[in-house]
Amino acid sequence: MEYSIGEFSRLTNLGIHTLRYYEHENLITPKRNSSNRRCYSDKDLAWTYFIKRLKDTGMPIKEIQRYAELRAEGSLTLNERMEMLTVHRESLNEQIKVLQEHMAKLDDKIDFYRQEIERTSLK
Amino acid sequence: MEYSIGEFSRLTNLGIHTLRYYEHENLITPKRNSSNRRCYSDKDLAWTYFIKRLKDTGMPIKEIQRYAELRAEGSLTLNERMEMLTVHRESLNEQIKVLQEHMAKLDDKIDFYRQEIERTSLK
DNA sequence: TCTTGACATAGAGTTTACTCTACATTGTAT
DNA sequence: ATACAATGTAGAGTAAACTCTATGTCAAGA
Repeated sequence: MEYSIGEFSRLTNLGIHTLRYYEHENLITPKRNSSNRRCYSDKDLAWTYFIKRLKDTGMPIKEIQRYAELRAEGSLTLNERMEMLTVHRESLNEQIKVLQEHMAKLDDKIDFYRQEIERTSLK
Repeated sequence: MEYSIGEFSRLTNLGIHTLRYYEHENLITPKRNSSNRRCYSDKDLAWTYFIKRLKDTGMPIKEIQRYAELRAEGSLTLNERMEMLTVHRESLNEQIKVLQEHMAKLDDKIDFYRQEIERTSLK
């Protein structure tokens, strides 16, 4: 299947402006039809979902750009891409750990509030 | 103990400019000495650590501002503050869940790469 | 044919959270 | 007494990631 930018925007939940911006940054590079309109493919769709995953896990655009470059160069860059993902996996692991620690402290604080409210009978 | 802005900056790992900015935004409001220099207290220190925790878990400055307002109003706002923290706790829980899902998908992708590299003997 | 709506580009504007600059004061070591 | 380092204020500048505006093109329906 092929999609216009409008359809693709709905499918991916990315604004039209954002899609053009991503193209400008060489992240998503759809084909063009005879009248120069963007034609997004299913491959673009899968790739866009992956980009969203990288973004949602805190990878900056610059780094995704680098990954996109490697991807465009083909299978000779498989090693390097895997290396990037492995490093990113580590940062993600760390993020989760830190958030879990914060969660524990937050729970302590909430407990403290609960006791304080109890104690001062503001319940 | 009381600290100058320089000392406090070292203690908290927040730049001097950032501390002044936080004060401007009514997040941290140290006393002043006779010559108008900021005097941070240990209470400010504990409060700053907590602000950092809220920030690191994705709470925007605006919301921390609101929390700070309530805090300044005293114990009558304990309920409302606890409510804010409880809501934030939920978002944090959700964040962790989403990141864990991303992690699983990332692991799949890395596995795929590993196989692909193996298969094409680019190892 | 005319108009409308989706699309095109280039470039300006926005938001968040700092970060820095310019310039004036003040406390401290020599 | 003087230099110099830390601090003060006000306001400008920065970076990232969008988001919007102005203006123009083009295919399809009334």
